Amino acid sequence: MKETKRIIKEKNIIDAAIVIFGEVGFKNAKMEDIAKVAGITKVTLYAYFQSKENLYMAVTFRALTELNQMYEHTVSENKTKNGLESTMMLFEGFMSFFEANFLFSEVLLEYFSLIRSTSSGKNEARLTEAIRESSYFQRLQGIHNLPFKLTAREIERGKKDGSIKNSRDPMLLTLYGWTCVLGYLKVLAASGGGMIPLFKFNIQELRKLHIQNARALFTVAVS
Amino acid sequence: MKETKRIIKEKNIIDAAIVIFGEVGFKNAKMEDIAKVAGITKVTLYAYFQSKENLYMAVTFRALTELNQMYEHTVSENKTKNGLESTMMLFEGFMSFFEANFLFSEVLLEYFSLIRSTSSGKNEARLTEAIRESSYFQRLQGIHNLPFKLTAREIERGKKDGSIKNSRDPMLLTLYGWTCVLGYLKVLAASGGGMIPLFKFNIQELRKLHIQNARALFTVAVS
Amino acid sequence: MKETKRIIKEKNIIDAAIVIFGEVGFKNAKMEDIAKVAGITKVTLYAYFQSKENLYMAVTFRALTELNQMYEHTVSENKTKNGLESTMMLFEGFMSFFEANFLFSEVLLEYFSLIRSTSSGKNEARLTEAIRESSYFQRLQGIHNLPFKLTAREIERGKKDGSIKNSRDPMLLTLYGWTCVLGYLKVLAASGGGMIPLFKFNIQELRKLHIQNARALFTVAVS
Amino acid sequence: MKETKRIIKEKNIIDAAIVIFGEVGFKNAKMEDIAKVAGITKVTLYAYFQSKENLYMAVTFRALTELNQMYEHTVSENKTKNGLESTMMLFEGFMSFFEANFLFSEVLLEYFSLIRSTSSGKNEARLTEAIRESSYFQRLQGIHNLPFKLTAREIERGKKDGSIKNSRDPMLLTLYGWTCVLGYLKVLAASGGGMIPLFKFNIQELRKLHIQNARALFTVAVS
DNA sequence: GATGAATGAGATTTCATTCAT
DNA sequence: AATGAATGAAATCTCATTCAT
Repeated sequence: MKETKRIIKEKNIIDAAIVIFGEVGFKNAKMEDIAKVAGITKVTLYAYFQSKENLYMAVTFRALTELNQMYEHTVSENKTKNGLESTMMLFEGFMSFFEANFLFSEVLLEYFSLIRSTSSGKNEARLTEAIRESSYFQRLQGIHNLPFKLTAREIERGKKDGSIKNSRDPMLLTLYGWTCVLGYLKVLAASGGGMIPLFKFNIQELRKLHIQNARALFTVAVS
Repeated sequence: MKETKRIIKEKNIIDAAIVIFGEVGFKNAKMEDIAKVAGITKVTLYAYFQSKENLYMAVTFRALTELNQMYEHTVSENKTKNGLESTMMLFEGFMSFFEANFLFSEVLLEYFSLIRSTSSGKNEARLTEAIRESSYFQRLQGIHNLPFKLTAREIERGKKDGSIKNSRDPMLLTLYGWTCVLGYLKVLAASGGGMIPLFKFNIQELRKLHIQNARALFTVAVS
Repeated sequence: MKETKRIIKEKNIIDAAIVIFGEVGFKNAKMEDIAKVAGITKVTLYAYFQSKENLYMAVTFRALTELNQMYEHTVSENKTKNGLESTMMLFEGFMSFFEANFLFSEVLLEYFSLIRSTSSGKNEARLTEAIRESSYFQRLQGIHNLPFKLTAREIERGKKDGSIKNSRDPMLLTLYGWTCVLGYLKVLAASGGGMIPLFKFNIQELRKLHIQNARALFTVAVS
Repeated sequence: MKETKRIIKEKNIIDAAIVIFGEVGFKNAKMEDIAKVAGITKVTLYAYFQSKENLYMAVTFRALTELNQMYEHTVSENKTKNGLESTMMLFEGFMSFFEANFLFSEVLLEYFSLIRSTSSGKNEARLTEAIRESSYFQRLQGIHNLPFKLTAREIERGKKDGSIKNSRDPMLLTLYGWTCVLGYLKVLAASGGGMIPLFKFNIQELRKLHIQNARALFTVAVS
């Protein structure tokens, strides 16, 4: 039960971090304030999360974990539907997920930006000591491919059941969809989470266009 | 010609900032290091740029200015071609521009993320005093719509000359294209600037798919 | 017999404290480490000794108690000898006692340094709350005069039996001897407990000189 | 002139440290408070002295430097007098020096206690990283023998000019004198700097006895 | 305008000490 | 009583920013 208690406490702290990071961003967030919101002291906070970066990675981990859960849930919910519908559900779910929690989109975007360093060898300087040592950062590496893989699998299924006509590689299509949604999220962010119109457009119209086009992409025979 | 000298110096400093921000990112960049690369002292650096954020905004301003120049140049170069081709040139130019300078995509993305605060009222805490006071930030506001407007104009032209069949509002289509490219950039970043394949795919294939799809979007009669 | 058990435990803790304080000094000693050596937890340690200072005072109390026992033993052992010999035995015993346990000399030195605050009113800040509240500190006050008194009594006896010719006040002579030995201890400490020669001198020669001079002091008629 | 300014600033800080350490001792002294007294901030304080220990060592260095100056001054002042008188002047000067500044006696005592670790190899744990790295600690090692050497030289002179009859090695006699004075200082401290009588004795009587005995020691033919 | 020194804010750490169980 | 977790105070450090010269 000890472990359980610790996990609950960690969860509380991450909740607090989400509040504060969400309000003022990483740089302006004070560990003191996060501790205060979590109802603990700075030192205790440090006992759980060894650095601000690690805490940020924990938030990122939470974001990715929840995203993955949503993906898995969506996939299992749509087992009976064809591959196209299931894929579209993932696509829309992805949008909704981030629309519902802007911080999550931000941290994941930042995370995926960051890991290019690991791979490309360039800009390693961004990968701080603190980040490299973060256990959450390490755990993230193990699960960050899941959404891509799940999506590709559903597309594959769609190709098999005939609902998806596009003959391109499922993973390429996945990446394509992913990029479109990422961009959408960025613009969403720039429009204050959809609160204010962008050049007179309600962000909802953009959303619809994205979904429509995605569906179109999947259903055209030629690629 | 004092003014000229000042401008040259500012340019040098911004060049140095681009180097450092590009290497380690905003957060990890030290003003000291930027000053060193620029061959001046920290205090002199502050004489030119009153805050780190302002310097960052200056870099952003440089990015947007160059982007705008590229846009204007592309538009004037393609005056004789039809609207669709001109629009596609803008689209590809956009991609190339950011592929050539990842930092620029990063700063612009961040800038567009930031300004939502101005409008949405939420998360104002992120819009630091320092940013609000930044002269570059203020100047950015005056020019940040240009790429959208130019693109929308070319789409409009394409609709008039019949090369673009899609009947949706040009600005909506612009935004749509913009989001796709933004997402592409993010993924590009996550693949180390295209150096390493993503899930076995060369990033070039993704690029091609984006261009193809954009063209398809413009040329289908129904939206 | 609960009381007995408690006393045994206290003794164990003090033994552990002597080890740790002896190794790293008061300042660098960690309660955690002392607890570990005593085979208990920090909190239990605190159940027995309410503060680090109190524990230190307990060690001091142990030192002074043992010193007093040695004094009393020496005095009773030398009842049949004359006052001079008895006094010299005390003198040498004093030296040997501290040579055998450097930490004891240190804590007693510090204790006697400390209590000046009580009396002088200056530097009261050094007499921490924690010290003032220490039960051992309070008990020390009641027994810290004993060595002086015993010595003075033996000197008195020596004057009466004619073995000590020096006519000065016995307590003054006692203090004088005490100061010499204290200084000797300090130098002893500075020579690594006599392990290494000081300026080519074996510390033993210094010891002999001290003893010789003390004897000389007592046996000259004029002071 | 830069160097001069830095030295002046260091001096000011050491002055402040002497005040605070003198008031509350090393452990209870707060860097913040020392900075405040010096009229600077904590960070600036750390720019000059890298750690509390180093600052303490700086105070020790000041103490030893001043003691050495006093010694050298005394020796040169008494060149015309014989060796015995000069030696006695050193002896009394030593007492006065520490009577005048209790903190100085304390820090030097502690320093000489400390360096036994260096030599004996035992208790190295007391010699903290911070102390080992202290530049002042390192410089102290180079000058801590001076008082002994000067005293021994004067005793040597006294033996040559016939004023000192004791045939023992001058350094041994020096050490002997040193131990007596150290002990005297300890007792002085324990009597609140001589403010309050010890067992009914004015501390002055003890002082006189020490001086008298020292002189006697030097002037007896046999050792 | 340029420089070296200083400041202030906040991250991080270490421990003595205390709390809840 | 004993334990694991938490607290509070202070040391230490890093930087953006400012001041004095």
